[in-house]
Amino acid sequence: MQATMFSALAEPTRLSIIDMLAARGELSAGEIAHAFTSSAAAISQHLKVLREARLVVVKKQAQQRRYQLNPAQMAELESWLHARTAQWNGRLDSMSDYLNTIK
Amino acid sequence: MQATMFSALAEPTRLSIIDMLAARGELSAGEIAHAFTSSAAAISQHLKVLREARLVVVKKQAQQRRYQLNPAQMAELESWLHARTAQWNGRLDSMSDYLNTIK
DNA sequence: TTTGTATTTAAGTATTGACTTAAATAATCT
DNA sequence: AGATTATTTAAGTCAATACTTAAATACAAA
Repeated sequence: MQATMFSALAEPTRLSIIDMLAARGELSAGEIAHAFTSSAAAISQHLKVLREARLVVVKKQAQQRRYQLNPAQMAELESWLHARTAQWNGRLDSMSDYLNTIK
Repeated sequence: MQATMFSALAEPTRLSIIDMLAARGELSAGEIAHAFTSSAAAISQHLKVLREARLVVVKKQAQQRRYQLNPAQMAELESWLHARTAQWNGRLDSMSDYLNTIK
């Protein structure tokens, strides 16, 4: 489940698309494609991966598909990470508690 | 740079290894390998990927290689994510400011 | 209702990635 | 030194993924 999100972000073009959407808010598939040298079809395929990972959402507007970040999914990722670092830091804390105790 | 981290986390076995290290703190390559059905060589290759992404660090202890999370790199990832969500939320805030203003 | 514009889907190819077994390296113990 | 244990590296194979061009779909406008 998270692995899908991570693999969506693992590809540099897709990571840049996320950056663009975070910075600029809402962009059409065409506007996104212009930022890259590869074909519009390739970008469309990347957008599909991001959509399936629920990292972005689309709405139709005339012929355009306008993409936005899905902040809920970004938050999901953040909390996954946060849980791991908290667990880790918790362990370090009990380690230093232990060291303080035996000292 | 981040893409390397994300692709390290994109593989389910590697993601599980990160989970194990977050939960249990420090494990040898062998202890990690026992948790999976694939060969020790395969796990070693996964550990190499995690090492190269700086998500884990190793120390030698007799014949063993003992692995730990690298909290600095986990934190790096967290702050990358946080920056994007903050940027996004900032945009939403100025949007609602704007809507409040014209109302 | 045909033409244009935006985007996606299909099909094929080439690269990358994950696995296997076998061999190599590292450190310890007898 | 030689044997044992722990781990990594090498080489090869198979599947997954990222790209291309061409065709299809969606909608708007003439």
